[in-house]
Amino acid sequence: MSDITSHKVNIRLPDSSIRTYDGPVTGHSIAADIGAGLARAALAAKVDGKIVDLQLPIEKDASVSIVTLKDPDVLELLRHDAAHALAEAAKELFPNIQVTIGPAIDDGFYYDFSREDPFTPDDLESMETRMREIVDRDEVISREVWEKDQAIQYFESVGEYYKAKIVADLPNNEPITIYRQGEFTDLCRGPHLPSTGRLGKAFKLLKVSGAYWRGDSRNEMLQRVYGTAWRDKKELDGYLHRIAEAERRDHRRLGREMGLFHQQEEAAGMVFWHPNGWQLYRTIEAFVRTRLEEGGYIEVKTPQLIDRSLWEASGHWDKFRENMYSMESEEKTFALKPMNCPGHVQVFRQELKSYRDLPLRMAEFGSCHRYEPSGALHGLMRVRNFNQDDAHIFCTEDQINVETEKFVRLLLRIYSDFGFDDVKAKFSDRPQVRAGTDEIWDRAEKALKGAIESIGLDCELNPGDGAFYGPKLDFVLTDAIGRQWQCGTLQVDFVLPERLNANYIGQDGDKHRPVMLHRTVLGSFERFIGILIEQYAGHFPLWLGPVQAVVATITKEGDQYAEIVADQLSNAGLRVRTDLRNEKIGYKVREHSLAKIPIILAIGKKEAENGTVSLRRLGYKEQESLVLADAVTRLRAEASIPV
RNA sequence: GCCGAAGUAGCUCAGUGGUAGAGCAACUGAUUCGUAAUCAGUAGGUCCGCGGUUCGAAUCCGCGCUUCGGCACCA
Repeated sequence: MSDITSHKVNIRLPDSSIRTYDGPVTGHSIAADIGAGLARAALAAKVDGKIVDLQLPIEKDASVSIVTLKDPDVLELLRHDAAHALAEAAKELFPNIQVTIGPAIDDGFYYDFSREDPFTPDDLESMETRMREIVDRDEVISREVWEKDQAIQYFESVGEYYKAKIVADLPNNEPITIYRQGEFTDLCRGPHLPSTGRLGKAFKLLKVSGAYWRGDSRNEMLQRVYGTAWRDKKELDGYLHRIAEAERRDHRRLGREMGLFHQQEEAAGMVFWHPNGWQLYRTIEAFVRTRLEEGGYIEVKTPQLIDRSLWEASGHWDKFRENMYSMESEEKTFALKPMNCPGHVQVFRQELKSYRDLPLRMAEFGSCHRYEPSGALHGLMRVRNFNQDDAHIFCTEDQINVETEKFVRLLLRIYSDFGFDDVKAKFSDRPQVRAGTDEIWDRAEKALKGAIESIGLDCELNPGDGAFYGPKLDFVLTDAIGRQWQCGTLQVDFVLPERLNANYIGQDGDKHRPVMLHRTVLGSFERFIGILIEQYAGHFPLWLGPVQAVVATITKEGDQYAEIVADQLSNAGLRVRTDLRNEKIGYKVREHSLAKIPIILAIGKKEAENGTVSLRRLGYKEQESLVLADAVTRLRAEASIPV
């Protein structure tokens, strides 16, 4: 054992000053040296960027900063400590409970417990109360390093078999760190706060759910308690407000209120589109169709129900049979298509193709069925029957780069038109098990990467996550309240053209295999519409609004003129309704505002006499008086699909 | 699929073994009114489904379905 105490330790502080200590020094001592105030505020030390316990000796030269509540990184520490306080509370309240793991997560923490009886809402409340008591007790949190065998023995002796298992599965050379607070002893990597009092009280337990031990559905189910923790009450309230905001935007609620769609148990996971919702759907489809036409795509339509033999040839029967709907007829087995690609290859194969036909971009708004597990269904976001804005680009390897670039530009433009400007790409390269030679993979990966680079898109790497048939790019957009949605994708496929025998005649007169690029922008119409509803909280931009304007009369004297106004707007291509009911204008305004109609045109005696309209926009109180012809010109421009 | 919770009028919800309720929406009538609720009246129920316990079930028990929150899954 070396004598570390004889070494001088140089500590560089954030202001670049250097303090030299004779031997190891703790973050706590450094803070105390700097000032009593900092020592009181100190929660942890950041040593070369890594957060460690305040009491942990720093044994060699390092850059050190003292972590206080001001440091945003402290949140993870607080949340992890909150998880420990929860575990301590649970152990005190429920003697037979076993603790497992309890990490910090985005916005909070959870802890997985093993216990016979399910937690009740009352249990949640009593655990939270006990956590607050533990904070008041201000128990010192201390760290120890144990031998592996000692730790296993200890946890088995106290009936913590999950913990013992976790320790047993740790690598032999790894030090086993044990944290104690009060009576609670836990295996934990740390770091932690100096004492439970430092956690503060800006936390809240939120919900209980099931979770598989080690995330594997073959294992037993544990009970997971979720909570949130913040630096102060204001941050906590802000978070709770954000949750409420997300709820307010819930597409299932808005979908019902706005008369867009409904779902019912006889068709679980499927959508009944109502007139307003279907109008929205058609607008989106028409818009995407114009973009595809501009992008040089051709559109096709292929069968829903296809004989099993084709699915066997494509490989789907083998891999996804469990998730395909199939039926017997004419003593054959048919399956509803889960994807459009095999159908597209059939269209491609119909006439002998030349290299001059490539790239051939074949699009279909295809209706697909997939059996999704019942627990996965969620409004429009996860359904069993969905429609993709699907296309397959048949091209040569050399064309992958340029086609990728074209596609990404098309995708970014479409997203931007829908109001999504924050887009990230995720690049997944070759998986362990794959088809195709390394040379082909090299070229394909290079082509995809090159395209992303030339566009300058923010790109994250997902190593080894590509499909077995080729590398892929996934596109993630961020919505108005910061949530991320993976929508678009582009996948390079070397396998399907082979399996389904697609080929073209090259310049050399020989047959060659095309590469297929599978690509979608929206992903599924259903899901994308769900995202749009939540993005806009139902307040769609004018071009998307199912009903764009309502012409509402103030008295009967306006009826005739209101019809003229509505006709003119309708002739200009707007989706417009009249409201001639015998109701007060205030009542009509309220009703159409709640229905989220973007434009209300009020028509009274004055407007009828002057040939004007009084225009009111959703979300605004002000009105604007316009000459009818001007209103028509202006609204026509605003209401048409983006060009 | 798994764990937990829920399912009562179109919607939000009350109703713990004894005649199924409220508010809003709907419908009818009156009111002709200037930008987020005019007044009055009427109608509306397989209390998720099936079975059981009971003199009697929305209510208690069992099975199933769907939904919700997670977990697992997502070609």
